[in-house]
Amino acid sequence: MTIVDTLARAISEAFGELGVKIAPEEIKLERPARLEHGDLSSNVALVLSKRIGAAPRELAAQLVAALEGRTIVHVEGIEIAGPGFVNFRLANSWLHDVLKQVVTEGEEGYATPNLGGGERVQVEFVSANPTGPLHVGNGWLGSYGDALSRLLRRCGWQVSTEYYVNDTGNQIRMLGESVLARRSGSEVPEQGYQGEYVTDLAVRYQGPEDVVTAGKFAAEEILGVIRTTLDRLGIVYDEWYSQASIEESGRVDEAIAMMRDRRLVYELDDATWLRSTELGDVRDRVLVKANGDATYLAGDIAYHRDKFLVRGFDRVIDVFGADHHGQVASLEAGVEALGIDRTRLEVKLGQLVSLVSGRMSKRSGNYVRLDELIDQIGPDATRLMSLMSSIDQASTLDLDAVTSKSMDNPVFYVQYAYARISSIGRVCEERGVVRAPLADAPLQLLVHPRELDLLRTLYSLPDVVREAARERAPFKVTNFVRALAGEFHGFYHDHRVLGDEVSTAETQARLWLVEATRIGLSIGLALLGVSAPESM
RNA sequence: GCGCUCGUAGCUCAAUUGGAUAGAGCAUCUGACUACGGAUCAGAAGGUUGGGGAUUCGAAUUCCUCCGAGCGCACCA
Repeated sequence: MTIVDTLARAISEAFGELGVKIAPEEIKLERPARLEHGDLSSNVALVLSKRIGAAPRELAAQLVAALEGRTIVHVEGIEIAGPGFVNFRLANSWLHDVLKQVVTEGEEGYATPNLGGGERVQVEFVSANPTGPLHVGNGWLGSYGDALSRLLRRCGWQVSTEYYVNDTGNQIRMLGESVLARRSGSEVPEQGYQGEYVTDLAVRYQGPEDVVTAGKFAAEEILGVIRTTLDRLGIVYDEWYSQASIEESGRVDEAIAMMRDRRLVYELDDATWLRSTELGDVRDRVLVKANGDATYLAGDIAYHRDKFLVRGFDRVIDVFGADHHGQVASLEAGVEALGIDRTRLEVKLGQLVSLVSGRMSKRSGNYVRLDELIDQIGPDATRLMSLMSSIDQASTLDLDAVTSKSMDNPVFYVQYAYARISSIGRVCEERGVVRAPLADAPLQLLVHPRELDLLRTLYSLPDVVREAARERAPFKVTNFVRALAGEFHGFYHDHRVLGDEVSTAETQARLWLVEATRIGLSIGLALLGVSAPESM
């Protein structure tokens, strides 16, 4: 039972004595922004005042009076503040218990809220067309999708990651045309791919003068490059799913037949249409063109049928760039047309990344390649940069600032904290200092603000993980890791763990504090897919 | 024109989902090492949350309305 549960129950019981019914689950206890407002705060009096029509402060006063009659573990003082907040001041022993919990549960056990309950969820992300190397924006969403998958796994979901390979259709033909044009030394078509990589591919292509063959060759080669890039970032997929395989297996026809059975398909002007207007889309969509080819949408619907009905995922999360948001309504309509509850499909739209430097202003086809960024700042920095803010926020990358000044990148700050911790461990070994069992550690010696701040932040980790998973917002873990690293640097600066000026008892208590911090950093960094180096 | 996503310090971003005096980093200025790793720490300065209305004990957050930005509105993928 956590301190929050204990308090919520006590408040609920106190209100019960006053003749007011409120369940412990309804009572919110939050950590106030300011320390002077206590360690935990509840707005229950404000919320209840609306319900029962009493003045908030009056209600709060009655609550406090009722609470003061009883003793609650760790609670040192209760105050009413502002419009009617009830603030609880807790004894340090509260935080010492947090330390115990962190080190007892460890990296595997601490902050593992079970939200998913074993539900099978698929996360699809990047899925960039194999017509060119990945750019920085792909890296952003790649880091996002990967970190989100790690988060969901930690929170009790059974996660499968997937890359949807668009290895068919016009784009591949155009790619083949571009390769053949380069090989014969003629002009690449207007709509073709102009990048230098096409020339390299043309040199290596030995096959016949056929756009499809050349296109497939090129796509496979490029996909290999894409895999290598993602690999450098530590992004690993469980599945690479071919669009061509969907079309070739007849699954598109099956999907259309299913929708037809549900009377949501009709013929008009030699084409086959989905009645998507009835399912929330702004217009009906073509599934099969007049020339007999299936549209991309038809393939996409068949693909999602495969996800839900063939492979049996309970939930699917698609991570798209915001430039694809035009597809969302029709895809959702398609999923519903298959009789699948549309709330099982979550589409996360990542706002696009733009560049502040002049690099984008160069001629078309000249974007910043993800490999280039990784070359310059390394995989860890690339990932952390990507995971610094919400994907709902359009972000701007200042490539010059990021690459020239390492201070502009917080990854070093965080990793340095971890390296310092590891360094303490090495010095312990040199000096023969051994950390005694937790039960013997005099944790009550941890009383300085720096020490308590560390523990407060560690206390928040389970909530951070829960929120980040629920909101699909891994950047919250980044914020946590930065805060924890910052507090560690402050602690490290002000207090020594080892040395003549600290007692052996203090050393023991602080060694455990350091270990708890290490666990917190380790959990956070692992969720982000950023390495935790023992030295730098 | 219609729709979606947004607009917070000079810059990059937060803000416990309606809570208390809107916070961090970078950049700027000032200060701190005979030390377990200074890739660190402390302080200063920086704001009419794009503008204006509405809702209530309370709004950056919800609702209108302007202004501005990005993206999307195919029998392309």
